[in-house]
Amino acid sequence: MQYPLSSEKLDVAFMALADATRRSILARLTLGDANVMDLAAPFSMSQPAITKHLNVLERAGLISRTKVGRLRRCRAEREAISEVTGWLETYRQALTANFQRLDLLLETMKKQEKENQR
Amino acid sequence: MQYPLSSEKLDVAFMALADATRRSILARLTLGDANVMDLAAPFSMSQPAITKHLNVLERAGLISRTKVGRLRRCRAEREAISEVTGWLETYRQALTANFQRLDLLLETMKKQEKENQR
DNA sequence: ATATTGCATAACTAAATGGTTATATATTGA
DNA sequence: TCAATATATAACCATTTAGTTATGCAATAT
Repeated sequence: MQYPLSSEKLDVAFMALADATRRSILARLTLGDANVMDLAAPFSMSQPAITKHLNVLERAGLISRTKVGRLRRCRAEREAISEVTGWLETYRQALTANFQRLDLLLETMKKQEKENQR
Repeated sequence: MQYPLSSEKLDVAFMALADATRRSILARLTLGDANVMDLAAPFSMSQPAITKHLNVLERAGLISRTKVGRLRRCRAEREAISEVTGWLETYRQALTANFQRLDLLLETMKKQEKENQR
């Protein structure tokens, strides 16, 4: 997990994830490798369109492709997906920590108020 | 955590995250609420540009805004960020599970090979 | 009462995105 | 050898994005 993820990498990764077709392709690939035609089959979309989506996913590092004869085998890149997840996770944790601090603060304030009322 | 996150929600959430300025704003907000001018300060960008970014973040549900006098207080939405993180996490887990199965398969195949050599 | 501050909105622009069809290329099958 | 298959590339188009400047408007300060 070579942190930190560069800003440019995050740009392209999140952009790649911001499309339902690409997320669906990625979901399919979590089940196992597939070639382009396999991936295109579920969609009512031209083959070049799918190739474009695969280009986007590959540029984002979320998938890799290797030529096997006239096929091109696509594979989800576990490590890249873990990295993006990790990045988001740190944000979630920061917010949660902040939220808990705030909770604590409110608690303290309430107690203080009671003190003052006595 | 009201799963599942709709496809449209994921579209706008990931799109919102696919921009360094917006991620930076979000990072700032993990430290605590801020108004628009505070958020705009670090950037060499016009105020309307920041307002647009905030609109994108709000449409994605990643922040909320409330009017306080002539200020507008912005807050990171912990729950929404958790949801997106959770969504990605399921992918990561699916891939990891698959990866481990593959590992096991390779192991089995190696053993089988040795059997056959005897 | 008037000026200033903190925003939002409108109108515009350049570039990027997501799709199309037509075509090229390499590999495999008959 | 020739046809079919799997995929990529090119050229094009409509829409969206990310920025700009100019302006409007409500809340606060003087």
